[in-house]
Amino acid sequence: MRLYNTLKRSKEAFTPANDNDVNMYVCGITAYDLCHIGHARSSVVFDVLYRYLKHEGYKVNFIRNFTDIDDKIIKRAAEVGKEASEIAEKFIGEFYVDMDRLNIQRPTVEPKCTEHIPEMIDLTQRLIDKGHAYATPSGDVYFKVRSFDGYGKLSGRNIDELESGARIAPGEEKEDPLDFALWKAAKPGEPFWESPWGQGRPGWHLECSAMSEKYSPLPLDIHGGGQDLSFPHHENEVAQSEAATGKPFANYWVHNGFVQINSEKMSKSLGNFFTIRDILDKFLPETLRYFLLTMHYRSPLDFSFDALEEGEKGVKRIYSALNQIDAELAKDKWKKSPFPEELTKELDDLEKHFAEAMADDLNTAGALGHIFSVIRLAGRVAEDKNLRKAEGGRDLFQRIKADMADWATILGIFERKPAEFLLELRDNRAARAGIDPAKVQELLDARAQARKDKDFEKSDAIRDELAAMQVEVHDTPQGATWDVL
RNA sequence: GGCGACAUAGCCAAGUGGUAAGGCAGAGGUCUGCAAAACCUCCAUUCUCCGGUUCAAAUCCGGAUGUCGCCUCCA
Repeated sequence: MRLYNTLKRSKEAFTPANDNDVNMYVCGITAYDLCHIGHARSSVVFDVLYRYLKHEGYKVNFIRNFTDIDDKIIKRAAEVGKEASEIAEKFIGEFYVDMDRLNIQRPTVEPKCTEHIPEMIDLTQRLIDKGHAYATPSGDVYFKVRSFDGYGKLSGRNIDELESGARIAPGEEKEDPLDFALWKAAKPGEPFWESPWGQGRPGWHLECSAMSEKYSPLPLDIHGGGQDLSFPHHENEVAQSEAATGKPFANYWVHNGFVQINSEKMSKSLGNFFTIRDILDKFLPETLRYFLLTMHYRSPLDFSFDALEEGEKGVKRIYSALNQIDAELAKDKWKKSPFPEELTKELDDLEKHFAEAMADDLNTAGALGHIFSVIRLAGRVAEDKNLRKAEGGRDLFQRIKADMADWATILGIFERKPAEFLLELRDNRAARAGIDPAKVQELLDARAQARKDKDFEKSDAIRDELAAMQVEVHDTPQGATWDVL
């Protein structure tokens, strides 16, 4: 496959350092609050990359950490009068609830920062020994940025230009404003661990370097995270790891684009902020996951409930088609009539296009487009009396069903039984529209009686009443069903 | 101020040198007691603007305009 590598600023053929083994590290959450839709995007993107690599036959060692000690966690703990560890544990639990609903697969390893303090102390000591770091009298340890030649290569920054903007905050004992903390001395009342430099805790950037090194040989094949992490977080990781080991840290850097609200960055300070829960209170998780995949992972993605509703229509359309294919395949008589070769050829091409889209820097938006084309192909066959009854038609339906099942394992959507999902989606939309399903059923029963009596005036009146409730009625040979308008 | 990304139909959105995927909305049709849903078909001579390179540009280069991000915790 080809992957866009932030380090090179271009797409490159992806080749793991060691045959079929892929070592992938993605920066996880800092556990101090509920996850928002930006976390959802990042999680879904790297989940699809993980699934895709496995699908392509790679053996993937996927590492995603938890930052469970940090300024923000300490602050939150102080606010609510709890231990930092309690806060971290609580939000790690909440994180899993959200991730499971979004059908995010568990990584191979999920290391926690607080369980790797010895490794972090060791890495810090090695950096001091090599002259890349220094301890201050008050017990902080800083990385000496100017001691590392490659600083700035990932984010494309020039060290001297950075200098002008950097400042030493009052009370800091840095030799250079650019230097960043590897180890922070504990302030009174803060959680701490013993170290050669006194009681303290690791700096944020250090965690990822230490845990990468522990769970993967270096260089990592892929290191991922949100775009905003590229500087300074990832730049600092590169500096720490490469200065300590003398080896390249990661071969491919993958950064996902941001979720925006009205073309502006979503952030707590702007107040334009949605948690995953806010959205899943109203929409099905699969709707959100589908929506997140309709745009290329590197593009900024504008979130709105209107856009999400449009995505919902897409999911519905695909599941409806899958449902129809199931219905066709439920038949047991098939004719040996001729079947046009072009249609089979069309599916050949579409299968190829899907594979190419995914291989081209994980182009899920393009891949989804090809799925719609496959769906339309199925629709064309189902529409034609001769084609849908032919053995060739059956074979095509079966192949499409198998393709969709295969693709579903990569995308993590369309894995449900169509009929079941469609009902669930209807009820979800009904709940959103404030429709009472019991009341609908009551009216539907009354209408069925009226139709049986050939009292079409009455049955139409009931249908109008339902329409006023935003309920649409579908008459089928098996009776009436309903959906939300 | 420094670094970077983006600009494609009414809207959303793929497409990085070979003559514009897909979705939503819209129009027509099949079906139906009438409908609706579903399904089928149609829907950008053109890719923000101006120059340039090339047999060939939405794609490459230069410039303009606009939008956004990073440089401070942030997915």
